Amino acid sequence: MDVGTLCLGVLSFGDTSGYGIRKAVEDWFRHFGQASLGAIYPALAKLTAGGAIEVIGAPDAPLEKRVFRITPAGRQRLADAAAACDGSETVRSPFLAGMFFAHLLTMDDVHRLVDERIAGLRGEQRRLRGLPAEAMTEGQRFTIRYSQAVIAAAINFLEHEGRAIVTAIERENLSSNQ
Amino acid sequence: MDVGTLCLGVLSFGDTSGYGIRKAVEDWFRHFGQASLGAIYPALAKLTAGGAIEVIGAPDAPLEKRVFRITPAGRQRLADAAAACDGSETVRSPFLAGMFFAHLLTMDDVHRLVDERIAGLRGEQRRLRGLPAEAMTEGQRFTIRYSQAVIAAAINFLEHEGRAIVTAIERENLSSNQ
DNA sequence: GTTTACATGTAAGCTGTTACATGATTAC
DNA sequence: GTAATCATGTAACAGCTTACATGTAAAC
Repeated sequence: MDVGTLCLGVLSFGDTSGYGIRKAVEDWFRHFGQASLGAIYPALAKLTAGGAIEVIGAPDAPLEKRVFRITPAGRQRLADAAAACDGSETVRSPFLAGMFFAHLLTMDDVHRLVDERIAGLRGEQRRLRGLPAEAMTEGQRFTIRYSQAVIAAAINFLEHEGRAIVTAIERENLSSNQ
Repeated sequence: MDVGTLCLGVLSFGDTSGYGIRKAVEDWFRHFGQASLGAIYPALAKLTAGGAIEVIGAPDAPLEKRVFRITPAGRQRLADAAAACDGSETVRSPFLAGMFFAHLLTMDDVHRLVDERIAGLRGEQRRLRGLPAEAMTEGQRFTIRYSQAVIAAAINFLEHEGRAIVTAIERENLSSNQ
């Protein structure tokens, strides 16, 4: 899902600014998508030009807050983009990349990687738990529960079986360095 | 982890061609990284120019198989790249993006998304189970077990709690369309 | 024979990040 | 008063995908 569609997605729940979209993406979509400001502003310009969104209030002063509203055409476009989604998922994991080459790392680095991953997972877990489930559609709740299930499994692995494997990695590294 | 480092990673286990690297990435690294041929060949050229890898056999005929070998400098570079990894992970999920906007979809689309995701997860599960764990380092085994734990949790969620939520989505969509 | 897999490489183009440039408003 | 947050926008650059262009070798 590209940045433009993500913007439409945020705006489908209410009017906001470019900056507000970035925050909303971070708060609501982080478990399945990302968007930086440098991508959001050009995307908003394109969407406005294409009639999918409009500026309400139009300050026309530079550096002033511009609030966007989705148009019916924009809603249609969002629905089309949602229908065009497939069941794929890709993971980009510096964590696993590092662990894959654990035999080239120091033990400290291996422990740091695992600790950082656990911290990241816990943070994400906290964030998801803090979202107001009552105010959501069933679809939104679905994505949160799915992510929670996956995160819980990852934490569980790292805290139980993971520790044992890290010990094994240390043993292996030790013996191969001798 | 960029494509160049992925190439070094493959070559650290043995000499092969650009085409062979793509296959190896697909077979061994798919759970945490991706690389297409259009990215691999330029990366190999840069790595060769930088002295991190060398061509062995050098056919010099165009369109002939060129086998690459990692140099000691390349091994150092791989080790540095591994040590530079952090504990982060990002998910790009057209699946969850679609489900998030389930209220804009037909029931068929929702079922298709879930079915496709389950099929993808099962395929990945099969691939990981088929890898020869005996011939691996502890680090490699770690990444596989971690991914297996996460995948199993995702499948479990989709087959149990997931079904109920899909039914709830259908109920919600039905009532909001009336 | 013909399809599939193997094999290399280039180039256009898309998408996105980071850094830059600028300034207002709010909280402490 | 000063630091953090809010706020917009541009531009350089990175990185990758897809399509193009070409051809060989093995399997069926």
